[in-house]
Amino acid sequence: MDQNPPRSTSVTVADVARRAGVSKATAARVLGGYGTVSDRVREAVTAAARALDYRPNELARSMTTGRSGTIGVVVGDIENPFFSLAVRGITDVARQAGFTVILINSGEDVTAEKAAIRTLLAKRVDGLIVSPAKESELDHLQEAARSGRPLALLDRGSEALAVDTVIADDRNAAEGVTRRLLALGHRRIAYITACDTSDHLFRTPSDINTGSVRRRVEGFLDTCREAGLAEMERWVHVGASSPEHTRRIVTGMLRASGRPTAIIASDSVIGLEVFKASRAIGLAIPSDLSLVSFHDADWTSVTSPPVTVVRQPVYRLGERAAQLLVERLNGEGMEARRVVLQTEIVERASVAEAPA
Amino acid sequence: MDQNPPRSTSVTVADVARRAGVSKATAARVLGGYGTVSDRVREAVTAAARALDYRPNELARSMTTGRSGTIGVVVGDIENPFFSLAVRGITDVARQAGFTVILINSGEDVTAEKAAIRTLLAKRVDGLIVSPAKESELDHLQEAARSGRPLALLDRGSEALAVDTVIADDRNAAEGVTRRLLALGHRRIAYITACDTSDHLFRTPSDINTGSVRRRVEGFLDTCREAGLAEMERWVHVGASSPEHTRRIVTGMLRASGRPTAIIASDSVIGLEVFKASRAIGLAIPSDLSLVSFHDADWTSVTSPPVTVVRQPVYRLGERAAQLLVERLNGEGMEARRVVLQTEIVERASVAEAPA
DNA sequence: TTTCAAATTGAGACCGGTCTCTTTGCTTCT
DNA sequence: AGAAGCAAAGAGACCGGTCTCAATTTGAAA
Repeated sequence: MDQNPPRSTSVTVADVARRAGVSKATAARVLGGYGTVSDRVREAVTAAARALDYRPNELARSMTTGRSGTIGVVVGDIENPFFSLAVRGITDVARQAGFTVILINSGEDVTAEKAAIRTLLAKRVDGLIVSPAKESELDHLQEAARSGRPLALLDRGSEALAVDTVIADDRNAAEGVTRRLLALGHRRIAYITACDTSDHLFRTPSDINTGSVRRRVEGFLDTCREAGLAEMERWVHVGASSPEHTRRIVTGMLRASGRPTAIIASDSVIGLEVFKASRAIGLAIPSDLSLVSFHDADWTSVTSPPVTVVRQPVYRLGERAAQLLVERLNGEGMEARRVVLQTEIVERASVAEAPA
Repeated sequence: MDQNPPRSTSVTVADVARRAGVSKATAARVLGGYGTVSDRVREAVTAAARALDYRPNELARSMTTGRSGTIGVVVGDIENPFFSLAVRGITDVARQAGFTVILINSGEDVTAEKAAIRTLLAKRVDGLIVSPAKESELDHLQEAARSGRPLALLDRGSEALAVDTVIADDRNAAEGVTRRLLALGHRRIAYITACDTSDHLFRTPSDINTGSVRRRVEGFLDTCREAGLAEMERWVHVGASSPEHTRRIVTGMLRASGRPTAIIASDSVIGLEVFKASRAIGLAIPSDLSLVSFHDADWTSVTSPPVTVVRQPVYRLGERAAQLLVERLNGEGMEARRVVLQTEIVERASVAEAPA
């Protein structure tokens, strides 16, 4: 029975109905699991379906029901451990709730992000989870929200947008880290992020469109200011968007006179590159240079010295976002919720007193 | 004009047609970009569509065309850097070719994998890329292939299945690594994999259902045998499926008398755990213990000592798989192709002569 | 036995596109 | 001028399900 040639035209309810000797409507009731049917008919239809190897066409089903059973996810880069872990959280919840996930990388590019959302909307996803590249441009998000399909924001929110949002308490984390470094005598503290500005220079936090990072930078700057350090803006470096860029930035910074005595890396990919670059230059961590990285990537505990990090509940970030979305998909329209998950500073050995 | 209430019922071709004063068929021609239309009509329809903010319904389109513009991807665990990188390769190619990706994690569980494929087939994906958990069970893959939708296998193939396959030359890599260790005097060499058997014991390579790993183990064992080492089977450890399991296995192994002098880790997640465990026990790498890991994860170059690894072209693995699939989706039925990508041993400093 | 509501089943419209088949209107060739 | 050829537009079927509504059965109450 394996010998039937590749069945190009698939079996439909009508086929099953014919074979079972009932009407299409009745067969559909059995196959779709709705309405009422007698046991005898149910068995006949089930048997016919099995004999014909009937496979429901979800597309057709979605067509009439209006629900596609999919949620669209737009992240910066699935290759980044941060996102792959968050996506894991999302897919776990989604599957549990009976949804599948369509994944699109934006590459942190707003144009790509817009296209992605448009595509997903066209495919009639039931809901969206987006990690917006820029908070300055949110027409497309607004539009998505207005299309009637629920939207949840991941890791980056915007107060201007009344949608479900799950973020970490980045500002708080940055403040804690900065305070710690200040207490150890550091005054030249650099902050490095992948976010970029048009001229690759940083002036004020509002230059930074990625919400999570902006909040961190604000926390960093404010804490410095409170400690009496002014003009720390010049220690914020943007544009570390690839390992090469990062290396160039870090190397330049560490080779300059008046180099920083401490560096805060905005994610683990950057942190890794800082680690490599400082070693390449011959600076010892932590005696010459203290390092703190965001994201408790698995490798950070295994280097020499192990790296002090801000542990973000990344998996839970994705998980919660998906939960909010699913709830909204099922339940009725409640108000937009904003969830802030706590971070934790994991002190390891990459931070020490500032060198004299 | 932003004030219209959330439009629950969307704009259709018929609406656009009405507004433009043409027939539904004509409007569809313009909107769908097929057939011939006069410039005047085209403009009228375009204008109407813009005015109404028309959004095509891809579902409906897929319904008739039979093409959904999606490819389904089933991987073990997106959280694993190996897969997230491969998926990155897949999505890049897919997007380029105009496809979106539906992602499902199997958790390396065959039952889940079957369900995943069934779901994807029901959603009428145009093609599938699967990294099969087990090569022993491939009915569901066979079925998928028979359903007429192209299938490509990623990282794990089966000669029994005539479908496009992209793998790395795992056997070769394992042979090379083993030879290197043997040359350095190692005789007690352990191989650790996440794959598992029913009784968590390894007897023969055929116990291992994951193709890539089986080929490696075969390479390992054969090379040992050629060197006159018999019964190396007892050095193959299965079931390192989580950090905790791995730690337990490694710790037990290293604490035992006659502990291995070298360990080959089947992926970077395991390699990391071996690194941690040996350090926790107080064994020095490489003087007490040599370590080689599969997958050139980013952190492996930054530990002390940096870890010798087998560099697999992971991104290209995904990329090629997607390419094969897309070609088959466009072109006509050619024979199944099997692509084997070369690996490379990156010698760093975690391998040394066997201790006396 | 008659009556009436509830349970079953059938017929056919519908979702929003695509696509085939016609009809209509011009242009062009002889 | 008449026929042929072709572009442009319309009508309506179709994809494979769901769902409404009406028709038929069934079963229990009267």
